[in-house]
Amino acid sequence: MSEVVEPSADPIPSRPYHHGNLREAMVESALALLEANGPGELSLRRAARDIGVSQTAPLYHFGNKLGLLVAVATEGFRRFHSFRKARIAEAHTTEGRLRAAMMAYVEFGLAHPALFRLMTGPEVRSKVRDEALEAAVRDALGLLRDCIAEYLGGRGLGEDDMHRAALSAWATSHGIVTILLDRQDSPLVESRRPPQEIAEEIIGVLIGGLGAMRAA
Amino acid sequence: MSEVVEPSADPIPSRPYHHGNLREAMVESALALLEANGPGELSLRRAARDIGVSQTAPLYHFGNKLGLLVAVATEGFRRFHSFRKARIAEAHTTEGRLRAAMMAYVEFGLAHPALFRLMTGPEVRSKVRDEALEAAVRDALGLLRDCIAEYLGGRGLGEDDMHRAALSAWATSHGIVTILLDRQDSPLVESRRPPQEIAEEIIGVLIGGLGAMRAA
DNA sequence: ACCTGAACACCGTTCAAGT
DNA sequence: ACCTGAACACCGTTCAAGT
Repeated sequence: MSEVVEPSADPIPSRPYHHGNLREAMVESALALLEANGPGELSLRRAARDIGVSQTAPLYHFGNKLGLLVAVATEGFRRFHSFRKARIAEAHTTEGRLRAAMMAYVEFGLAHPALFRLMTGPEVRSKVRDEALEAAVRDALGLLRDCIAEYLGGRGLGEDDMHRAALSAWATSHGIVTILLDRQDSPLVESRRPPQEIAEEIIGVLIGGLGAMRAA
Repeated sequence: MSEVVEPSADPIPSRPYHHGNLREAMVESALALLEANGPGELSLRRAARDIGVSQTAPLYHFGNKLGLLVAVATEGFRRFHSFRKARIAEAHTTEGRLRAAMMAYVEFGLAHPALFRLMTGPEVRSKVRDEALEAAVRDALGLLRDCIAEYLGGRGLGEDDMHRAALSAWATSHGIVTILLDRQDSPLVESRRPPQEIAEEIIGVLIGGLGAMRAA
């Protein structure tokens, strides 16, 4: 009807046939959906609709829904990596840096629940192996490994002990966030206390355990 | 057509109008779907189809899909409770019982991934408060609390310390299972080692941390 | 190379109707 | 009280067709 106005140099082209950078736009759109509502609100069709593109356009770029989820999770790990790096840089002792690395994990999860669950949940990483995603994960996890190595360094501990320690630290932080996020807390957590405080305490127990390793 | 054969005492009534105990049958059906395929394969329609009932029949009993999930999760926690109880009973020292309580959590998760994720994931417990479900959770978690209390008992530790310790133990076991399940292990876990062994080690680190609390 | 539109098989849920 | 059947609005994905 009134769609006749289509000069060659449209300042704000309302809907050109080719989007240009649909891939990145979709990741942004998906990220926005995750932040706004929970996951489950994230659908290919919805994300496509929100950026004014056809329902099937994304399939060209991502193949299927899982492809989009992989891209979103990868972006998530990159953001987390930056965040964790910054947090670690603020600390001034080896123990402080280890605590910062662990707390960054907790805080990122609490701040971005849906994205965090997508990143660490079974929907993505247990279903596909994507090189860019794995690299992003390695980077983010590497920061923790470094902090552990620094904390336990020069005590004559072998590679195996480092592994064990890093995995313990990761499992601990992962356990804390997911429990706090899923409100599985009901019986055990006194919920009027701030979650960060609870997390700090649990991390304290773990550090105690690492200290015991140190001495052994 | 050939459905004229309907005497009063039908030995195997192929499809009577009223199922009788549709509620329990649906929970069974859902449980079977979770064990067979992952979650995501679990749909109201599918579970209903599998027991030869109309697609909308379950809604009368569960209200909506979440209602079914709640029922399934509750049953899951009851089974886990029995399993954990039995595992604890096999141990003969206070530390052994604590380890058993934690390992039971890990082993249950590894044995029933989809059910475990339903029980502990965000789909159910963060969306609804059901009394039967909460009671089942309390029972299962109570076993861990008892083991912790026994392990740290008589050392002059207060309620707060017990809380902290129980939460630490829970977070640790929860972190281990989810990491093992989601194969987030890639960079950190040497995957040729049996997961139980890895879990035992991490639990060892935690126990070390609890030991430090004990002394403090 | 990139995107649209119609179509298919699946959902969860509602609602009137059957037993 | 318990269950069916048709209908609605949503999915993901395929496939032929458009630019």
